[in-house]
Amino acid sequence: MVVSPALPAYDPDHMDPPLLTDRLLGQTRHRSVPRDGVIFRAGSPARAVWHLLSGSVGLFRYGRGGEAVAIHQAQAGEYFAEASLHSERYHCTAVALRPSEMVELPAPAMRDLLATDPDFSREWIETLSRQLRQARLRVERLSLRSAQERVRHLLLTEGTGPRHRYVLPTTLKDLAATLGLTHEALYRSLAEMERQGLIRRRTGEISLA
Amino acid sequence: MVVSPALPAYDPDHMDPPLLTDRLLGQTRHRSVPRDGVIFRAGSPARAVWHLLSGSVGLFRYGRGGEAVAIHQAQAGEYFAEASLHSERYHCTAVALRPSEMVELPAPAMRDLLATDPDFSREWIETLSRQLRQARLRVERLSLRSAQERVRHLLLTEGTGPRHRYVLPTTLKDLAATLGLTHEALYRSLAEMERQGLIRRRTGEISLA
DNA sequence: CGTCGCATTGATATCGCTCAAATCCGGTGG
DNA sequence: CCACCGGATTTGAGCGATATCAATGCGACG
Repeated sequence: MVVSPALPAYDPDHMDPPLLTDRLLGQTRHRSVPRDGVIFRAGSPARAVWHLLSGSVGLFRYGRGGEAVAIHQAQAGEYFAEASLHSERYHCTAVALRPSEMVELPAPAMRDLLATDPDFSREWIETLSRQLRQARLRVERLSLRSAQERVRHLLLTEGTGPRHRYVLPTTLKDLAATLGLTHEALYRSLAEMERQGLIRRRTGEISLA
Repeated sequence: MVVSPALPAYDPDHMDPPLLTDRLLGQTRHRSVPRDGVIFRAGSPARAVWHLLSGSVGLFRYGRGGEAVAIHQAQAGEYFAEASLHSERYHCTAVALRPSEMVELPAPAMRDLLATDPDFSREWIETLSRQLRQARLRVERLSLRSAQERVRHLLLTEGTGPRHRYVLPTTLKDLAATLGLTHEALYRSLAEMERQGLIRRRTGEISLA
């Protein structure tokens, strides 16, 4: 497999704090997952919460026609499948969009710690709150009618620095899925916005002009 | 104002538990808000979390053109503005969509209780998890491309009983906003689905046929 | 009884989806 | 080193679903 990479620098604005996993030492399991590797499937027993160290993981549900619907894309530093603590089974399928490193946090151990460790509870509450805020932002973004407005919203809410620079986690194609657009529509919107001088693009990043 | 109505029956599947407010006795404030009454505005200091007893509250953010974007619609029994605990200011504006009764839970008191009362922490974690799950469902719903699929998704995920009966919280117009549709598109989709025998409608409710 | 907002339906415009094809780019194997 | 391959990226053409604009009915409420 892959050798364990250095942890990304801790950035409190966009990452979950590392404290949580420290308290679970000895009960966690480290996993390296190759691109397109399945971490868990919808319907299987919910055993663990996950902490993504590097790479990128997509969470999908599937419609009647079997078409994938992207409901979340976890980035380095984030937790995913938090609902495992209060659910019997996973409600979605997790797939590594790139080679990824992650820590498996067994649900029983997590529940124990939540019941006994106030610091741990506080951290978990903050993590859930942060995720909730992000989910609500995504709801807001998807409620916008035009593709260009969604791109603009993405930059304004997720971009960093004065130019609201947004670094692509993976590919534009994946980004299109999280924006509720086809990749063609996204390509065209970006091209048009660049033509109009609204945004600036470099390989792997987008920012307001 | 309005006389305090009877509390709705506690339904653990769709409501937040009443325990939380019990522990805050003496620090809460009851408020009756008329239709279109503003509970708080985006940008004002985040003083409290709210527990909605009856009625319906819409949470909005506003685009450049001043157009409202519905990001959430709180129902009786739910909490809203949970992020107040970890934020300086409200990120959205709350408006009563109907005459509503609610309890104001001051943020400092909430933080105290979270730091000292494990039961309270556990309840709050479950509340946040539930909200997060719902928000993710809404993301999934908004990612669906067709209006009919969104309606179907709504019934499947929010409907109750064998027929997935969904009781309209307020109006179809409000529902259209939460589905990311114009009200005309929703009307037409419902009419078409009923014509095709996919759904059944009565005043104030929709269900699968 | 008048008014206001919701519900509904019609006509038209438009944006994004679909299908299609060409190019680019990194990786792989000969 | 180069040919090949697969996936991402990009652009084109046409269509269809939804937005938009408009008009009407209807019920609640003052």
